[in-house]
Amino acid sequence: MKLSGAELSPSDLGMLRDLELRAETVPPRTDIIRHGDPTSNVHIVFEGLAFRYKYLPDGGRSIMAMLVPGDFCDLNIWILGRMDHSIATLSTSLIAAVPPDAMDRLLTRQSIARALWQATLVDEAILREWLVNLGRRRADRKLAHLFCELYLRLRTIGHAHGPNIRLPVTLEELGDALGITTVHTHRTIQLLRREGLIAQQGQILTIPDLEALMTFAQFDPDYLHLDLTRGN
Amino acid sequence: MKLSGAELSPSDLGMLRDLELRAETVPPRTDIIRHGDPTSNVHIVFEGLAFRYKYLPDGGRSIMAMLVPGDFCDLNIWILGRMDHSIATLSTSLIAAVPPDAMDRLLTRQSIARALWQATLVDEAILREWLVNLGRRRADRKLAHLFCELYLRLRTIGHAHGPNIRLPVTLEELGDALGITTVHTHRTIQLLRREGLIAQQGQILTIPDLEALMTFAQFDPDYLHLDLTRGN
DNA sequence: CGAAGTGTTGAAGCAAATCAATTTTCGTGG
DNA sequence: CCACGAAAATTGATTTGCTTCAACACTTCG
Repeated sequence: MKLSGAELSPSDLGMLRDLELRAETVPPRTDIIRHGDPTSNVHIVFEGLAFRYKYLPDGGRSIMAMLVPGDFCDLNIWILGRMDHSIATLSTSLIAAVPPDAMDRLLTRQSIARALWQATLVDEAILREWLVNLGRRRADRKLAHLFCELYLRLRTIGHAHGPNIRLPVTLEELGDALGITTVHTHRTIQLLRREGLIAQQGQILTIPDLEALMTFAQFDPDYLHLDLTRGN
Repeated sequence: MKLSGAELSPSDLGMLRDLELRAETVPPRTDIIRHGDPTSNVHIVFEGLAFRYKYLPDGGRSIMAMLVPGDFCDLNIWILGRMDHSIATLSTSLIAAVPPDAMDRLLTRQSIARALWQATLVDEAILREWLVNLGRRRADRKLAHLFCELYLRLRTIGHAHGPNIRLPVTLEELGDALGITTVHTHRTIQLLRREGLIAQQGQILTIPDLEALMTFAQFDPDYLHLDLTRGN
């Protein structure tokens, strides 16, 4: 499997594969790790979708990242000592837990250490683009931009089926990721549908013309650093 | 000097101090590195303020981070191979440039590698909080939140003078960091002044009652991970 | 089969954008 | 050191994207 777009040698991969033994199935909408948790295992998403989030004092929720298979959840906790946000699953997921001492062993390999750091920096690049998205785009572009990103990230790991991806998210979750209300998220989705930029059937999102959606959203895939991912 | 809140041994610090020889003075409002630049030197802010930013196709600008003395500018470029955003100075700054081979040498020390990774993760934590700020708070809280963060970060490195910090920013820059217009930024600052939450004289920002401003902004310093910084 | 969560729609209100004009400050060269 | 032009700050009037509130339909699942 791919690991956050890292370039690893076969022996590195072997070392990682051994960890897979510890993977467990986690139900949808379940916390993997919570804000305030002290140092513990580091988690990796093997299958399914997850998201980073934080609650505000007023009860609002902010979703700050989407995690796809191959992503590390919480290198933060291992390096910084505690979580400053929570992570939960969207769909039923297969989550691996790497104990701290195993992390220490992994990190002695400079190639792995560098790969993980690289993954961290890609996460950061995505976060910066989300910041642009929230701060400088209207709701319709925001939503289109998010859809472009998720489509490309999922396609890169082989989870797109032609123009379709499975996106098991509610309007509330989309809204919390875009900083808009559920009601407005709904109206905005309708708008994109009417424009023919997207189509939906249940959890399946269809992007009939990716170029068109990307243009509409001012989407430039540069920030995803997909070229770092081998073989796609 | 402190390095992004990292814990380093005296010999590590000695290794870093040698790099200071390459530091140069950069005028205000000058790019240190630009979006699209390929791998080159890694820069560190020794003195002055800088910020990360990106231009949008429509000409708008998004400011995605503030850099204070001790911060690394662009580990991105070294690890990811190219910049996905630009960095410019706000005030006259002393900027060190570390050549790629020097970086390689530094990174062979696991303590330094870890410190830099830690710095990257703190950057990311700040970025996440900015995302919350942009997505889920009204303009007055956004601005108050930004002021709280800058005050604490500057105080931590000894750049606060009692309740005062020097903030050489224009309304346009503040607005671009908060995702609001210059006009509205101005009105919001006036509001905070009227409420007695802040005061200003030229570039000096005064926060007479930090607790009050933090409460107003729903500010929780947790995300800054200031406890990682030794000696303050 | 009923309850809870999610999706859907309408109407009214508000925060922030937009547009426009004027004043103040600042940097630079004469 | 003052004069000048440009950048930044300031204020008002108007518009709009999004929120808020409210009600109802649909789906899903124990």
